[in-house]
Amino acid sequence: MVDTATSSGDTLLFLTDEQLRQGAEAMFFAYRGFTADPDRILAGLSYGRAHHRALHFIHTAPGTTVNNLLNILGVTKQSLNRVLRTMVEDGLVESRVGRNDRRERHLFLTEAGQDLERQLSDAQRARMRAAFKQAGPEAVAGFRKVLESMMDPEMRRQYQRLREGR
Amino acid sequence: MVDTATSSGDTLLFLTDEQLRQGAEAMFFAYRGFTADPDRILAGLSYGRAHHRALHFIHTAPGTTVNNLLNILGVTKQSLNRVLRTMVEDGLVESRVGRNDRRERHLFLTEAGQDLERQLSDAQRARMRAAFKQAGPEAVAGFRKVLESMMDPEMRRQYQRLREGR
DNA sequence: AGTTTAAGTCAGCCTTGTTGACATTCCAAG
DNA sequence: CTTGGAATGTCAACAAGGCTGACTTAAACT
Repeated sequence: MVDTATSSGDTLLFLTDEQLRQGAEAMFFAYRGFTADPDRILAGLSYGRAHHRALHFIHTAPGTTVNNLLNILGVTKQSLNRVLRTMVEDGLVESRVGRNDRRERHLFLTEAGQDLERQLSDAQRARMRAAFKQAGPEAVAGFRKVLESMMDPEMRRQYQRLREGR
Repeated sequence: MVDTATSSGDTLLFLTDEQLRQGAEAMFFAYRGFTADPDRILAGLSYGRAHHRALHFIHTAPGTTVNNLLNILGVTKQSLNRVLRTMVEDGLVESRVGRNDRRERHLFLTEAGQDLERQLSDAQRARMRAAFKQAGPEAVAGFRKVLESMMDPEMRRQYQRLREGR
């Protein structure tokens, strides 16, 4: 009833509420698959998805500051700190005082931290690789295009900054 | 070093670890965008994302049983029950004893429940529609294809069952 | 010297995930 | 017909990980 496209539409057919609803459901189920493998690994250790996220982005941008990480992850200081503290205590993450600005702490993965990070992202990548392979290069391009369009402008900025940094 | 594709590869170039990592990050940021709008609405009320998920699938499959919903959502009984109970108390969801099997409860949205569901999914769909529009029909097809490939077989089954049911 | 900024901490709250015990109901085998 | 097991749903209690707000410490800036 609120359909954007008429049933006989052509180029607009994919924008019906029903199509959009299916897109949302696909997103929901796929995200569960996306996190399933790392979650399984983490369940054994006493870590959760929050630890994985932190590990991932410290790995991606070694030396990043706490504040920077807060912005990327979109959580509060307290929330991140809890997670970060346990990982520093467990010797997965190292926190070095900034050279220029000694108020800042720069974050790095230790050997052990890199090992865990690799273990987690290998699992995640394996699934991703299988999905990409099965869907084909053109589908992957479309996938990326839609995901980027779905981000908030803020996030898109950060996503692109991360991509450029490599 | 563990790259699947050589740097000079062609059809496989999109499967480098770096590309896969970017895919994972895109997924992370996009999912945040995907849930941002409903989350904003729910923050005002005393509901969370879990309520949204329940509303969505009860709307999709009215009369579904608690057990069925458990399978779809992939959470434990108690987790769902808490959410469900508050919504029944608040008059958003109706829970009717099964006619054939009186152990089962069949779930329906009340008027108020439908209103909230619509409000939430309208917000979500608006973003989705914009993203789909911007990315174009072919990108959307690819998006769906990749997401489907990313699901666990179990989930894919459920996803497809939901699609067929309409 | 006074203000601002980065980081960390504490207390306390909420949502949402978990497990385990329990009540009700159904069904099938004795 | 009864009884014992399986299925369904409810509840209590706990843990993880979000959140806010107040506060400290240290360093930098003006």
